Amino acid sequence: MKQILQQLIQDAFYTNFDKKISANIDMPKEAEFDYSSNIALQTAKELGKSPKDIAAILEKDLKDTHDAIESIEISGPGFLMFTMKKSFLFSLVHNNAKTWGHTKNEDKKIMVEYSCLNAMKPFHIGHLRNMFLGESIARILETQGYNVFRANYYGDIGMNIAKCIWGLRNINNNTIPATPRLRGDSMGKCYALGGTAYKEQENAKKEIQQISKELYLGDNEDTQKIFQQGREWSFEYFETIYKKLGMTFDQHFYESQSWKPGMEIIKKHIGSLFTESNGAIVFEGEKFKEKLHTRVFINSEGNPTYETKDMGLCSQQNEAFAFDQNIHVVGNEQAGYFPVIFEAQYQVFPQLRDKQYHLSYGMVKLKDGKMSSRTGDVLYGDWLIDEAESKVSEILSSRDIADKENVIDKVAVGALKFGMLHIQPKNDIIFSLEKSTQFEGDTGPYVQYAYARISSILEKITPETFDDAVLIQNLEEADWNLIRHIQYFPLILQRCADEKTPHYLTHYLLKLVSNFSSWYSANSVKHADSPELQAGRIKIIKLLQITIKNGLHSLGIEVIEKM
RNA sequence: GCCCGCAUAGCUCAAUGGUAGAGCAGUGCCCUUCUAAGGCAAAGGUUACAGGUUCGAUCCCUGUUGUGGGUACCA
Repeated sequence: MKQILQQLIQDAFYTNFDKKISANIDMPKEAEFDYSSNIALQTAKELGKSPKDIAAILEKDLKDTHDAIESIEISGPGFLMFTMKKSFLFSLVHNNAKTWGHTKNEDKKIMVEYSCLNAMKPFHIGHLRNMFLGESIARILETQGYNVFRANYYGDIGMNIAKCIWGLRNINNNTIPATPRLRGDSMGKCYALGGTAYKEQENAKKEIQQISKELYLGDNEDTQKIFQQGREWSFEYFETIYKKLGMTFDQHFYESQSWKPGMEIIKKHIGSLFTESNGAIVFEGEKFKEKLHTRVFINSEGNPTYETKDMGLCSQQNEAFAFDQNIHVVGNEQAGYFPVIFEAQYQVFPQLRDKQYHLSYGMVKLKDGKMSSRTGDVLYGDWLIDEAESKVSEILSSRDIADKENVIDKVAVGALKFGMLHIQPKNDIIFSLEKSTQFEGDTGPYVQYAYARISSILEKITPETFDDAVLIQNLEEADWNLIRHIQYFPLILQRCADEKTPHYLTHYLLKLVSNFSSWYSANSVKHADSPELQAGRIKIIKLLQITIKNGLHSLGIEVIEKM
């Protein structure tokens, strides 16, 4: 509907003012209208007319241009306010379940690179935010008709691995932990041990650098053995996390496989794009673009840095999926890093120019401040999942539900996802265990609960069949208010995709569900005044149910029929 | 030093240049009811500060303060 109104306004504007413009259609704050446009205010200065006059001219021209429009009014300083016909609003209930809210766009190919856990390193709560955000963005882009490719990129070679190997060699415990998770935890601890030693002990630092060198050369049998074993354990452990969080990837990429092609590319361009400085090979970003800086691609030991691995990666990724855009979901501490390496990549591969995108997000912080993965002062991701699960389990203990374990799992993971996606990516999350495990107010469980309530109603009532015209006649004002709010769902998804943030969706769903809860306490479906009213309400809450389901799906959250 | 974020109610967060809104917490109500994990009501604001642009600024620009991150061989 938004596109239709946009087109109508643009046409009317062209007819009257001989100018092509792009019109904005918004959701008005006043509930009595369905859509609004500020086009008259936008163009008033340019046209040298008062906004009200422009609005009046457009209003006259737009009248009766479309069946779905009931009336157009001019509000305030010159907003065009549209009210839609009830028949149009009600026709929404015939939407196809799976694609309701979706928009058909051109078949653009978008790669989303996220998760990017590092082998032999701890899995902390910041990774959770990364995975939730990446998966949600991928799903939101899919609703817009884009061809989405999910990529995962593992840090599985280099200093981080060396630190863990050092830790494994220096820890006083040779027993192998029994489960993938315990092995993951154990390696995380060893990494922290190595990280601390690297900073505090000069000889440990040298040993770790030596291990890193051996990893690239592949010339030390014992190092290779620990490396291969640790790598295997890590991936085995990560799989359990992905399964728990409900995500799969189209392809995994590895630093251990991208550094060699990266090195070849860099070496080919030494002297032109890359230069030697203090024994290292660097890219002098400031020479290519304003505000960039110099970064090391090959260190003085002759080993590749992350920069070089990323160079190899971009070529591998483009080969795997010739993307129009590649969204790298990475924390904002690397906001300075990406512009430099993107420029280096564009210099080498001009066809990639402007296709790389860093989707930056803030830290998940404790109240005490930043948590560092180097000192071991971390909150583990699966610890947080455990906490959420035990909290949910406690609340559900008095309820008699089938397949309780599964419900607890879905509610707990959903609560974490919703909680983190509720905050716009660029802002930090001040993490509080107390808040995140609460089940009142702005939370995922609140939305899931509304879904379950609707399911419960639908399960108990089989409505009689009537023509739409009859149903429309019998619905009450409160019912229309519900459906009015539902109609904005496609706009919200579109905006989330345009701005690459799911937080509009969480806010929308909360508002939608809160409207439903009010409506629910004041209006009964079961005890509706007439069979006609009941049948109409059933149609509306079915649409509402689909909206919640599709909305939560775009956040990576599953719905629950009974909870 | 330089670069990039952020600053909105007690707390956690929203607001595409168009009347600053939610949820927690605190206050007062509502369960023989389709799931009370719910609902209703009241209360809570000099949008860090100072300028500028605009008919109109939380939003755009400049400066100040506070705060977080980055700033060559980590990722």
